[in-house]
Amino acid sequence: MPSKPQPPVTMDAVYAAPGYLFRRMQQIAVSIFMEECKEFDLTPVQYAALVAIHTHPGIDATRLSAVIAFDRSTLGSVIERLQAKQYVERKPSPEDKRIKLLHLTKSGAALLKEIIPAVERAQARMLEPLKPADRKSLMALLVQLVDLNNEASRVPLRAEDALEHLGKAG
Amino acid sequence: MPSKPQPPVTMDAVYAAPGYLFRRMQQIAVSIFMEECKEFDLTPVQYAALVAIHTHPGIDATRLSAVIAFDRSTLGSVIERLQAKQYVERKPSPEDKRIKLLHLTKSGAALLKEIIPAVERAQARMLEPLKPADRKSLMALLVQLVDLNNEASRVPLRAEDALEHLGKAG
DNA sequence: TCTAGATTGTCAGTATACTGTCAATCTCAA
DNA sequence: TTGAGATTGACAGTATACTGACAATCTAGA
Repeated sequence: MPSKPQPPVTMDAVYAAPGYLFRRMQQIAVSIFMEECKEFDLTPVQYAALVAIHTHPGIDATRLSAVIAFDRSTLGSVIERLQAKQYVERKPSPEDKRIKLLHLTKSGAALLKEIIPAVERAQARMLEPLKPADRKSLMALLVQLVDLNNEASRVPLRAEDALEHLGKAG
Repeated sequence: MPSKPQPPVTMDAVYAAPGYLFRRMQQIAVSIFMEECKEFDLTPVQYAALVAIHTHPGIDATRLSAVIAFDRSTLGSVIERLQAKQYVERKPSPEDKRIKLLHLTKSGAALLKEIIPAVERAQARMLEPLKPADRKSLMALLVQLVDLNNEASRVPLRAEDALEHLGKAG
């Protein structure tokens, strides 16, 4: 067991790297979400999209991508799948022929209501191993970090902007 | 501004959900990594794989997946790409015809040395917006949470086990 | 020894993610 | 009004991720 200063490249350095930990935690989070929600056949991304469409009926795909900070290209196929499952409808906009407006179907709205307890169980389980005070600290730090790093991601969150163009905020 | 208790489904609930924050942070982390390392044409996953192969020369793909906690199926294509870039070699094991042993090439080892400063810049940038004390708190909580949730992921980290079978820890 | 069960690498299928490109469409300024 | 530039949705290409299946191979027990 050599005890001299670590050579420049070690697994310990990887295990302690923020990027590695964020990746691991994301994988764990998805795994827990899928487990709790397996009876609903809905992914975390699809859930977020459903909530956003529910909150902003008539939103278009580009603005939806800004509201949930997901890539626009990716979102296209997400919406397709939600459409295939009959949770979402797309109607051409009468005002702008490029745009397709998104609405929840009855079935989509019903699903959203039903799935909430499972989603909340999943979110709770992700933090469960920590002490309650630590959960709060972690979430506070993470909210801060994600917010301050917003511009570093390709698709920054633009919730406000997106809302304004829908005529809901002003 | 309504101040009554939030209706059951809101974007605010999504924005504050651990799963959503972990996803956003992971996307930001990848984005920063790719930006700092763009001259090397290496992804975060490929980097972790290179480090693990460097640390455990002669490891096979299944054990590699345990050492970095990545899915075995996914790892196959990651290794293929590293092989195509001439950073990694695969040789059949003389003892077990199912197994292919992994080694860094000279070019792979050289790349690993060169890329370290960029990787460290990336890791630092991810946490930069936080105060130094907060960075430490966040990392400490995250290390804890990932460790305690280890079994919740499909591919739990099994660094020790994997090492033993390579005859490096006995 | 012979076979049931485990392991390894691979593959097919699905679902994010991101980059870059494109045609259709819209906007706005000259 | 017309044309440059922006926007929208779609697509191709690459790279994780995970599930489930499979043949080849290895291991152990009967």
